Amino acid sequence: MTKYITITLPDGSSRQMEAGSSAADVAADIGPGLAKAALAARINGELRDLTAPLHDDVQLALVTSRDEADALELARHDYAHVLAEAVQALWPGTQITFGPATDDGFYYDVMAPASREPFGMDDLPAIEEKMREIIKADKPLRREVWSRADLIRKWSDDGEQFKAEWAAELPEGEELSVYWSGDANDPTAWMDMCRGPHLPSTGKLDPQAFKLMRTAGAYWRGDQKNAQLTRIYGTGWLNKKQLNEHLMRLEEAAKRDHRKLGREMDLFHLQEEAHGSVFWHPHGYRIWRELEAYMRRAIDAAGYLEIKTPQVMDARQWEKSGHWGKYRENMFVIPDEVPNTEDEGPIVSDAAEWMALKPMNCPAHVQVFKQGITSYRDLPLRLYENGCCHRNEPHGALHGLMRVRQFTQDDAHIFCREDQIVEEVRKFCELADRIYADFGFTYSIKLALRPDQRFGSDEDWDKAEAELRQAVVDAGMATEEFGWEELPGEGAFYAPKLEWHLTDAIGRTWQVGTIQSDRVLPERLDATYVAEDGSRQRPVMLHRAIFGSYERFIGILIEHFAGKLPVWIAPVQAVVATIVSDADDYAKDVAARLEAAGIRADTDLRNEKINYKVREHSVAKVPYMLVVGKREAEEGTIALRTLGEKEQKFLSLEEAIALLTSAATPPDQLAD
RNA sequence: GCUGCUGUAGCUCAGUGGUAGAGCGCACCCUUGGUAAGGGUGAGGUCGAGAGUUCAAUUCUCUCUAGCAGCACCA
Repeated sequence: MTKYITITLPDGSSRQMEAGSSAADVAADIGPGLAKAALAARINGELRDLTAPLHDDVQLALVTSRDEADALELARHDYAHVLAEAVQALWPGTQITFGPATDDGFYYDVMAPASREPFGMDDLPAIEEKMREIIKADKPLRREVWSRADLIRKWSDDGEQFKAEWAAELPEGEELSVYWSGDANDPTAWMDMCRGPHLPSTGKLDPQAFKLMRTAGAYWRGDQKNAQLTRIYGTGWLNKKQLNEHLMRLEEAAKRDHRKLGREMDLFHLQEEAHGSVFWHPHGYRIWRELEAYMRRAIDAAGYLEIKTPQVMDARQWEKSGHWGKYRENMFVIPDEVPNTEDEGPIVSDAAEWMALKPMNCPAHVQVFKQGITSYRDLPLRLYENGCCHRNEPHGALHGLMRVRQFTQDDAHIFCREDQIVEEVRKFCELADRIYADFGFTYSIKLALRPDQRFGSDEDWDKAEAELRQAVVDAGMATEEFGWEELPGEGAFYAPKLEWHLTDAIGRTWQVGTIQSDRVLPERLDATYVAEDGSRQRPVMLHRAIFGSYERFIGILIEHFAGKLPVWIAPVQAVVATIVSDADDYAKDVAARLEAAGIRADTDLRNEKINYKVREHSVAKVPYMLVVGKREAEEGTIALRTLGEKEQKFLSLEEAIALLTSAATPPDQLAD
């Protein structure tokens, strides 16, 4: 007896189908166009193969290339499989492991056969060609369910030790599926173990919409102790247009690279002898000073007190704070001993006591808090420091200004009572909001919850997480508009944290700001205050930063603005350029007047044509050029050229000064 | 730290088993030109460091070091 099931479609209509029919059958039943366009199906909301048999009444939505997110996910996953198939076709004996979709493409981790070197860039064109072949062959992708024993035997027989290991460890009760690429009678049929879902056939991929990008090392199961595989990265899209757009975006990001712009704009340099630490040049440090001045105005207004604490402290202090035990390997340690340079042998004796460059400011801030006796009336006490820290980062982690070994945090610790936490965190949310807005950033707020390894009791964590959450709710920011999201397992070992993720001009995100409530450190370092009833109580410490580090924040600003920094932070705000040498004296006068008005102005009196000067300062991204020739010198005027504009304005010197002064005013100092 | 790639003039990069080249920049000269590169001349290099092979190494091999990409890490 034939059983019928009811298929309900997204538009609310429904149709009866024989039990065991697939989504492909439904598509065919609706029309041949849809049958051709269908890539997969959402069955009761779950993404499934088009060919999966349906046995019960279901809600069904057919997925086509118009459902871009689903289609991309499917396509990228399939590109990864095709990549693995291509590599094994070209180099039999290659072992395959995993190949997921990523944000903009896919990768597959493979192990080259012992007979050849790991795969490299040079191999990519051949692999791409093979992949196109497989796509053009339009091989059907067929799902089969295997028993664990069969699967392990198959992988072992094929010499696929990673796959065999993985098959043995997949959770009990999970249906183990494989996908074949190619018909049963196809001699090139290729199999991979995969949960799916997949496209109906390789031909649904666009052979012109992917590109292999690079190879890199990756550990089996992400663990340094395991074998290192070769990860082959590709970017994959639904069509060639999307691919080209993506490649354009990458080019745009490369143009904005702060390391490149930093050199071109003469902002800073890095060199071998101090790798990971920045040499700031005059123009780069002008940006820094502007940010520092801005931040001082902000924290002064917000009731913080600025302090400065030692660069080096005794190792025992770091033992007490817990850093020595947990982060010792990333600290710069120095002997507390006068070196012996007279004798042969080691300069440092075995008996040397150790000190360490500070990797964080918090223990030192607690020392300031602990001086004298603090009353509950003094709380909240907000101690701020432009705190220069050193962390011995792994060499491979260093990256321009973004990841360095010496950096300066806009660091503050708010010491407060339990009942002040929510209020203080809320105020911080508002302060951060103002500051990011002043730099033109939008952002999202995340709450990073307790990690597996942590200090403190579960009750403390419950409380701490709830407080941070409440503060964001109070600030009205726990909403979609602020990208509010909770991230399990991402917190610091001593506290949950709120994180601010900036979105830059080309859509990348950067985590910068943070606030964390900490009950562990005050305990460890025995910080107390005198409560209303005369008892000694523990304050709570809120660790917080808005820029994160000056180095990294400047890097982000450079990339966000593509070097065209807002006038108020531009290192050189105006260049007075002469057309003829007769105007030199006038140009110097103009520059002096600008400087007197607080504008950072240079002169360009060189024996070059104005075209040359315009080009050079445009490339250097100077916001304003004041061009002066004979005419301007006689009339007391200037010709103003604004970066990014073709038109010039002819202004009196007074008008120009007023215009530039206004344009160069920091956003926090603008009259409302 | 791991894997791969790279290190040649201030910058961007060619190149070679017989100790080096371009463009830009820089210096000087000519040119005083009205809004994105005027012309000429010249200076400038221990070819990342060390070792090995070789009659001879910037070139080939090894070690180290730094950078780049990714991984791992990121208090």
